[in-house]
Amino acid sequence: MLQLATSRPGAVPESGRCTDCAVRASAICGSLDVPGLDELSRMGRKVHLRPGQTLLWEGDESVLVGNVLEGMLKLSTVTGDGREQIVGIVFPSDFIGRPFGKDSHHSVTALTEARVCVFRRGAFDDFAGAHSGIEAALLRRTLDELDRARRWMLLLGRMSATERVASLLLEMIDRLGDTPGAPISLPLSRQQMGDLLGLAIETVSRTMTRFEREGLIDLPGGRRVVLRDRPGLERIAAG
Amino acid sequence: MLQLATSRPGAVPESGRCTDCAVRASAICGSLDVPGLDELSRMGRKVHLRPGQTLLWEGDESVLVGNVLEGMLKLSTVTGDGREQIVGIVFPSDFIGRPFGKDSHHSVTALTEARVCVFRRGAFDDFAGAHSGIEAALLRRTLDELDRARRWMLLLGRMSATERVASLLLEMIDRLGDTPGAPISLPLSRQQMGDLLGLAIETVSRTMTRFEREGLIDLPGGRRVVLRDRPGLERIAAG
DNA sequence: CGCGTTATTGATTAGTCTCAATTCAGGTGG
DNA sequence: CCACCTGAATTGAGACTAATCAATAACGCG
Repeated sequence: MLQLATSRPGAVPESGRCTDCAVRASAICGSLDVPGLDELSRMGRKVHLRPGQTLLWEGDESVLVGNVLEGMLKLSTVTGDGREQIVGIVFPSDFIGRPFGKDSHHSVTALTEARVCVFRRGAFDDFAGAHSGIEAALLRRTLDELDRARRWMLLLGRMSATERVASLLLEMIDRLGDTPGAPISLPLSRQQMGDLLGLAIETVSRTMTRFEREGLIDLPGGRRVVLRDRPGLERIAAG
Repeated sequence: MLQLATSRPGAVPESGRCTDCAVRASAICGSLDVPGLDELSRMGRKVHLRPGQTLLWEGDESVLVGNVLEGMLKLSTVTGDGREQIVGIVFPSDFIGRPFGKDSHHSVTALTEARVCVFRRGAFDDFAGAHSGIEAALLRRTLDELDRARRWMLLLGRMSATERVASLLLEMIDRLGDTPGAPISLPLSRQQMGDLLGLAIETVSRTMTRFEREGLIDLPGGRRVVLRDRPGLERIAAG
């Protein structure tokens, strides 16, 4: 339930310039011209995170925002007595942090090795105010995020354990799977899958092995999953 | 589970001008100067909804967006077999609809008598593109909505029925209660409370009467609730 | 190869849902 | 104004899902 590695990430001031950034085209920076990009470039720094490291803490003042360059991170909240809910997973080119707000409502923690391009929130807020393209891009991204969150609310509020696990598998396979039929490596432990689905770890495990027995998936071990019967999973996930 | 009244709302072209709109200061229109407001004014029309009437349907093409002028509406999604989840409640000055998107991911249905100022989505998108103040205001609003949705995900994924009902009561009392200690009238049926909390109607009902027995609230009948022991409810809601 | 962690499997329990029967409230028509 | 009617809310009994507790097995790493 608690984080494993909770040390503060080290700031690694890389020399990379925004103009040759891998996610430039798809991140919100894509809306900027070269001078704007240079200005932003001087404001940001790159941070490297190891799996389990937390970049932002729930309840802390919102000091940082940024873009994911590489890797995957989870956004999570915790109840008073320590039950955790993952409220989002972010991928390269996704935006993280809470601009225009006093404090951050969820923690941001690396699931894999990750690189993030971060800015001080205040400076970013000012920059965004002066470059309406950034605000426009961020608005579109936030609207998509909100749609995703609300879809997940249906899963959490109304779906059975079976339906939830099937939905997650499909989502992960779609977001991670390059080659159809090839095994994909889940970046999530069973515990994290539970925290995402609102289920106990044992329920996730049981459901996965049941799916394997029923020929829907293969579990060759080591967090790998092979999709065997997509229509079957889709039928289950549909409710 | 299904809507009662599902007829299309009538478009009531009121003569009211944006400049003396009740929600102008708090809605996203607040960011506009008088010429901008006039332009927007010509694009919009006012729609009146009765309780149960649906303005936008899940899955439909996103044709309308708008601002709530009066009343309360629910945003909801449904599983394949008809289980419903309410993913949001909107109040006066809140924005509804999905700008910059092909289709709407949830239905918008009036809970009370309501008045909404609506725009064709395409026209609004163009207008927003030309007036960055609108996009900025909408961004802030959407970020707040996203925070709210994620907080609700914790409730749906990790909280017990008791904790969920206590949380809802506190939220409703805070959002609706003018005079502390006075009874507030919930605009939600027990079924709708269930759809919001991811619970069966009977569970909501049982939990409410238990709270009454324990002296936390009074239920004078007719969807009215009186808060008797806020700290007690808060202790329960905290988890 | 052994240790610590993570995952699986099993037995039991608790919490919530479902089904069913009243009761209650609000609106209608006599 | 009151009796009736209808949908909503409450209450009860039982079934079932998923959580919890506990033990074992598999994995990853030094």
